[in-house]
Amino acid sequence: MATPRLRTRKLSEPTIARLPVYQRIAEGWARGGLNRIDSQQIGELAGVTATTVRRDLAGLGSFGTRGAGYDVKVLSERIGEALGHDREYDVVVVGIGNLGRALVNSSNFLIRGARLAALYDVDPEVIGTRVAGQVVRPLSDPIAPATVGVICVPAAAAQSVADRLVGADIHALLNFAPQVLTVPIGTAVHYVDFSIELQILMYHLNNGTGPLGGGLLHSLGIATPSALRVP
Amino acid sequence: MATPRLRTRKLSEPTIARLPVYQRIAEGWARGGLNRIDSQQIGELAGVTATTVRRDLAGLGSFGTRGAGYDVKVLSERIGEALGHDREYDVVVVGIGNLGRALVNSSNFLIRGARLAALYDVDPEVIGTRVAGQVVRPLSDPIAPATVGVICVPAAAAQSVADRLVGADIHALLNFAPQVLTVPIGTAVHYVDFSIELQILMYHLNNGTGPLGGGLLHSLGIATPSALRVP
DNA sequence: GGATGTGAAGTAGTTCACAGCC
DNA sequence: GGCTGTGAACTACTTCACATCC
Repeated sequence: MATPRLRTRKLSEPTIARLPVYQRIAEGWARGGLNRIDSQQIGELAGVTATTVRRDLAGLGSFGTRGAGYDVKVLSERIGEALGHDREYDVVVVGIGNLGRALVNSSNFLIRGARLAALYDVDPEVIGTRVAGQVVRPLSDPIAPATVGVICVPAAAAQSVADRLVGADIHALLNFAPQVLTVPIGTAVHYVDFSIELQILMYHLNNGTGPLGGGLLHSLGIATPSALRVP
Repeated sequence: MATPRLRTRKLSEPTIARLPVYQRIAEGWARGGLNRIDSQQIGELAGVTATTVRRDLAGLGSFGTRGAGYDVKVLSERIGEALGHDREYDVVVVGIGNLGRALVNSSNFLIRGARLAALYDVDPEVIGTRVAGQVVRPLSDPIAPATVGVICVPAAAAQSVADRLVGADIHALLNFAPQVLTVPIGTAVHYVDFSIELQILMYHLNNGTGPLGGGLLHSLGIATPSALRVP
């Protein structure tokens, strides 16, 4: 046990993006009192084929039961392990406007090991107020140690905030500002851009790529004929 | 001119997701007073290879200049045409909490032909207030005609809202609730899930897929060595 | 019987490498 | 010289089809 070995073989990018969806489905069934689900059902709910589901899950090891599908509890756990949900990590959020507030108050954002470490803003009206159990600090304060920095400021301020975060030794950024960021090698930046989603939807509507056009990453979930409702 | 022909050949899904990024880069340069950009520069800023950029843009027709790159103005226009930015379309937003408010007030959400048609909520405190120039209506009101419905309600309410929107003949939904939706065939649902972004970031950090791990759709933009700052 | 897990085949997307043009 | 645009090679992902096991 020299190096902390990966517990699964390397997963493909599309697979990684789908696993959280499968996990949510599994949890929904578990909450509904059901305890088994098969790849067909997962596929319909996630908007992908049953084969894709099996291929994805096979990458986490063989824990399905032939003839009976997957135990929702085990399924959920295995996905959690693969994605590293057992590890906790700190998140700082910069920019406590509507979006920042929406994120930190959302029951869906800071989950799976994410822990809110600190909030920052530049607006004196906002600084000092309590949001999501944290007092908002001035951006001029030292940045708290964290693993991930979330940027929810206007585009014009995004780069300087990114510089601050990188300077504070944060090497993973989630940027909600419509602004391409320049960061040193070794720092990962993921962009979330709402308008792009709308644009993709409209492209398909305009070009009649049709009802079945969608299909990648966030676009998971063009409904299939018999999609089942999560109980 | 029988059928309204597509003005470009069919674009691949990854290409469609990258075009808005290129367009933003082009606009940034245009604002900065520059008027030419080459595939290498676009690639560095977007976090993809120069070849990918050229392949993507070649799909829109040949408008680059050999030896000199692309005219940022033309580039921006061509992308706009390909994505159908000349067409206007109506958007209704259901759920005017922090997130809904952040979206409609964002200078980056309702752009490129999107027009806000109406806002809905169920909270009496919110109904009747003005947000983004619109009076928030009760969800019990008839849904205004629109092309796209945006769902920003809690997960538990998302399905019934989707049903309302589909019933109002809206066949493109953008769902921000962490809830898989059941809709009739012919309706496109795109999911935007903030927590998935964090989970993907963490997977790569945990598994040392390393600085260069990222790379699809929203994950565009792992910084490259000499990424240039948009002027 | 019924569903998983997986080689093999197929498809889509990316990258190489260079001819063509400015 | 420099950069685009693209056939050809490659790589990655998905789907088929079926042997395998409960």
